[in-house]
Amino acid sequence: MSEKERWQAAERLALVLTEGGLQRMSARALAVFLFTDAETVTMGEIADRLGVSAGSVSGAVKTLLSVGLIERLPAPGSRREHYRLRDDAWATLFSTQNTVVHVMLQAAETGIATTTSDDPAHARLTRMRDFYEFMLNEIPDLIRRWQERQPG
Amino acid sequence: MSEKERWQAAERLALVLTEGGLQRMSARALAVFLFTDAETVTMGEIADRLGVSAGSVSGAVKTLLSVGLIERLPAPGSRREHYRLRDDAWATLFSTQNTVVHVMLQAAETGIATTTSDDPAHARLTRMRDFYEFMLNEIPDLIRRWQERQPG
DNA sequence: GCTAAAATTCAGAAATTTCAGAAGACTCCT
DNA sequence: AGGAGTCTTCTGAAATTTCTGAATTTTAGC
Repeated sequence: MSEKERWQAAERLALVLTEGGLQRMSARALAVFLFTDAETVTMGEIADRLGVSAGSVSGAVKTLLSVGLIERLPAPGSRREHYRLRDDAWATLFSTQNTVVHVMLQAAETGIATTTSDDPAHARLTRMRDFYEFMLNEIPDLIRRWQERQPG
Repeated sequence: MSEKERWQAAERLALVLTEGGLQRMSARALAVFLFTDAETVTMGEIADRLGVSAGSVSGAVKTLLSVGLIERLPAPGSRREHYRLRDDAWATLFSTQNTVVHVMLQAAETGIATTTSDDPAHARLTRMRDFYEFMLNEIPDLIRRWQERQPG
């Protein structure tokens, strides 16, 4: 019964992750990595757990690997590849979500270049640039403070 | 010519905002609010600028109002409603994007409740919870520091 | 090398999202 | 009150996204 609750919680998390920008299948796969009671998982296990095709899992795992949320383990002589959640997954996820900050900053600067100082848009864009500039400076510091606090 | 560049920049920003979670039409409307050379805009002006229907603009403006990115101005005896970007729009946008943090924290706590301490998932979920707990504490402080730095 | 299991790729189907248009409601002015 | 103009809501259609299933490639063991 607790087993059922566990996977319900996993699916709920997947929904949140989806709203946070991840693709649906990637989000569900990530939830499996988080909630599984094994140390590592294989693609086949993910497919079974989610009841989806091998093709879908392949794409999802590829994405999760590319953004650094999971890692492929040195294969211990097995035919299947084993994967697991990376220890720094959440800091990574948080950072990549804030890639948006960087692009927003650039967008503001581009806009500023197309306006003159007597244009109301100039003031608005400057205000926007200042905000994201501030955040871009502060966020790495925030993550560093988190990592320092960690035991490892 | 610079006028053309201005709106190209606006449309590019709209794409970024879309990836950041805003609906497409809301994002494009927000870009108009940011890049217009007028102090305020009306729904009709947005529709003209974007070449979209009044219905679409209505929905977009409603959304932007509800999340606090724009504000309706006290109508100065005009038939049309006037709107403008709020001064604290970016801090607001940043904060609401981090509503995700709060939900992630809750998801982690729910998951922890479904596992026992000898389960690998327990350790993973605890790590996740600690991270988002940390962020939830730090982010308001971050925004406060920004606001203090502002002249107004 | 050969075989079988696993992983990848891709085209098409399915589902979701998004938008325009029309009809109705509301507001301001006369 | 009447009327013109503006805003809102709703529904069907279009476009985009997402997933599957099958064919292909890769890998490990024999």
